[in-house]
Amino acid sequence: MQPAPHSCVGCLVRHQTICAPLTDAQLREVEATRLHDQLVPRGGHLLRSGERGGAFFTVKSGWVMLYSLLPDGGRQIHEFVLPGAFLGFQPESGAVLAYSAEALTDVTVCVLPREGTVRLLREVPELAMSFACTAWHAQAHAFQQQASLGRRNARERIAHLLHDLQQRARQSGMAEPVSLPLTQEHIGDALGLTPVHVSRTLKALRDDGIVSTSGHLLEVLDSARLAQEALVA
Amino acid sequence: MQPAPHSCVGCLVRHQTICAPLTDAQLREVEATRLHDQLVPRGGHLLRSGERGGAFFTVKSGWVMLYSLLPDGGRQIHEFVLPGAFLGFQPESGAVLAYSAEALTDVTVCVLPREGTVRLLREVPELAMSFACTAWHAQAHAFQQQASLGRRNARERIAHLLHDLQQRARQSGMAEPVSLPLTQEHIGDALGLTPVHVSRTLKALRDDGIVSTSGHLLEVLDSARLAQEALVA
DNA sequence: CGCTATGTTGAACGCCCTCAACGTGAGTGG
DNA sequence: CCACTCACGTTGAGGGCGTTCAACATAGCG
Repeated sequence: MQPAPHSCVGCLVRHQTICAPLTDAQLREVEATRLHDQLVPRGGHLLRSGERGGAFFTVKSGWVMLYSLLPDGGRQIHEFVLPGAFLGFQPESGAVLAYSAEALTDVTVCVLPREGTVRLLREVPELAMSFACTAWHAQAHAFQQQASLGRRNARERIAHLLHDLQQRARQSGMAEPVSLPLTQEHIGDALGLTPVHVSRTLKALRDDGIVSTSGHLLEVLDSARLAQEALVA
Repeated sequence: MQPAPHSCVGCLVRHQTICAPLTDAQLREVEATRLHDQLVPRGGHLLRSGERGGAFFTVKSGWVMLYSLLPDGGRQIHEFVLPGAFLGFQPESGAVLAYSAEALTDVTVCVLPREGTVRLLREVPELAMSFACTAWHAQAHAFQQQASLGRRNARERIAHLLHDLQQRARQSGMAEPVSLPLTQEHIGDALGLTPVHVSRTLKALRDDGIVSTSGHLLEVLDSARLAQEALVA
């Protein structure tokens, strides 16, 4: 299903994407390059590990997860991605993708054909810089996640994830309490824990009055305490 | 101490840096922007967490580690950096750095002043793209590390790290056996393990004839086995 | 030669995993 | 409307991987 394209100028997530610093005039160049928006249903894949360069995507609505599978079957979720993110770029031309991207909810993406977009990046320096900044920002976020996996215990990891998700959801203008489309297995696969232990630890955080997670709604009851438990500087 | 600057065209690590795709003519523009090389002694810092935008660096020789400290004193080493890497960029202007960079050996860096380099990135599209590719590559590497921390046991993590370091050292043209300037505490802080357990696990890998680590020299005795133990696809 | 950082080895503890059983809610089809 | 199914979450008991604490080598360096 392909919703009708609409003007980039009126794009709802414009200021959270790589297009943020562009003028309306420059945005029209992007508009000339991009294709129709595309709807990806929950559970569908935007990218598949091992694939070779399809189109790029900008997430316009919905949640996406980036993950990869290890030879022994284990799944590492690298990141939960919110609207505004840019997906699908591979630094080495001709190489295959090292990770997959799956829709956690129904997702709308802006489709940017590879060739044209690369050309556009060369022509519009602001876009190229914005693109680069996004990548460095992603690295910084990955580093934070490393600190969780390497140096925090289960309680701290979960606190950190919830803190991070709430901050980013707020920044992205989502309604609160935030609706998290995550199962405890997702949380476990992101944090290097078993679903069983996620359940126990989450219960402890609930019992301590720090968060409330009824259904898939996350409500932070004590933000300061959550940050403290998360070992956030 | 400031070694004399020399021509970018003759730069020994030119093809491993963001300058790789540039023509000699474009390289001269870089040369006009950059400052003298700088020597950072072992243990010295190139970047400090909490600092605000100094110059950028390209590592020309030596080993660097990127790390950050948690409020409880724990240290997470994010990455061991080899010559060719680009350091010091912050995606959000005005924000402070989230991690530190320390020299593991005496290090030589090419110093690129912030303002001039950002201008150069705008003017030379090839440089901007190369810069962006480096960032995305860094993210991909961080993702791999996440998979280690989240889904591999101690033996697999260490095997993976050694495998990765050997591959990158080889790619970077270093002599073999590779001289690793790492203590077991460094390895532990990168992999989320205690030095004690690193010692035990490394001994097991040695006893199994997979690697040999005498002094700080790493020799891979059974590369296939190492890759298998590392759960490399 | 002594000092300090680093690596090794042993023993006991604990966080998290594994296995297992059961509860719960949404969706489906009768 | 109910019975059924299946995914997801909860709770309990026991075990293992890695930690912690401690003592002792070993090596680099003044």
